[in-house]
Amino acid sequence: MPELPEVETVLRTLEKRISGTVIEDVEVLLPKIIEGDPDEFRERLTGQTFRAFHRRGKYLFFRMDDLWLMSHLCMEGKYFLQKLEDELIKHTHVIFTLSDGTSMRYNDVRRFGRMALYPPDLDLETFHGLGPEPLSDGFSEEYAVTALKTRKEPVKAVLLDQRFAAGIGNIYADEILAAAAILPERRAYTLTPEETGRLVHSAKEVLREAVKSGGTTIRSYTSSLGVTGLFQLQCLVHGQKTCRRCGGEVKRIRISGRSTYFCPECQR
DNA sequence: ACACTGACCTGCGAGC
DNA sequence: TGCTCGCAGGTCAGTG
Repeated sequence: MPELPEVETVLRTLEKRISGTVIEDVEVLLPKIIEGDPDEFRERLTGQTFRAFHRRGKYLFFRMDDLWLMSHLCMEGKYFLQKLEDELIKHTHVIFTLSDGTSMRYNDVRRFGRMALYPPDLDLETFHGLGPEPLSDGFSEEYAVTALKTRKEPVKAVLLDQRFAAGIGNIYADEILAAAAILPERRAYTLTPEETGRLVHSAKEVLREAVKSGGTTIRSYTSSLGVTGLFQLQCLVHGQKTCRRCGGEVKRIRISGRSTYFCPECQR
């Protein structure tokens, strides 16, 4: 669920709320969330201060005194800032006790999320083979033309590939293709340079707008920290019955195992 | 080397 | 009413 705009929203909210606080204790209730030894995770984090906040693709990075704390929310990971005495919400898996007397709690219904520690010299640029940030200059028309040339898969599958661009997920892939008026099933290498240009331009536009709206909240999920995104209100096709642009019927198919919405009238 | 599939998980809603 | 089943989707290991 959380894609680039949602992760960005979580990051900015956490930065405002916990920057400068010290981790006084860590409780790991579900060890599988932690990569590596949970006891070591706890020991190394205790006493560390939240110094800086970064996002790379869908990964959150917290810069501590002498290490990085990485957190990936996967599908439904959320952070709640609660009072120490607040009752534990179901599916709370990691609890950080903070120096300001609150606790930051990681909650994840489907238990897909991950956390890990990295040394301070970790290179976020090359982390995990991630591609360029779609909102950065590195994600250019020139880059995309070269990258798409060799890809035989449907263009939507390439958009979902984090090595092509970091942070695009299922919802925004559909929205970007709708905005660019390109069919999701089109084989990537068949896109003309003009179409690729539209794709890059639309990706930036859609993601920028989504970040501005605080991301997307779909179905009954409320996002973390009481922040509710509004982007779903302006989706062109994803989750829609009719195309927001032409009013025609939105089609739903499956690409790389994912539900894919598109408008056969607007997209070619 | 690349592309695709299933597993990981739980909750929810549709259908019977 | 209560059961089963399919679906939601980010990532990664495994397969072809």
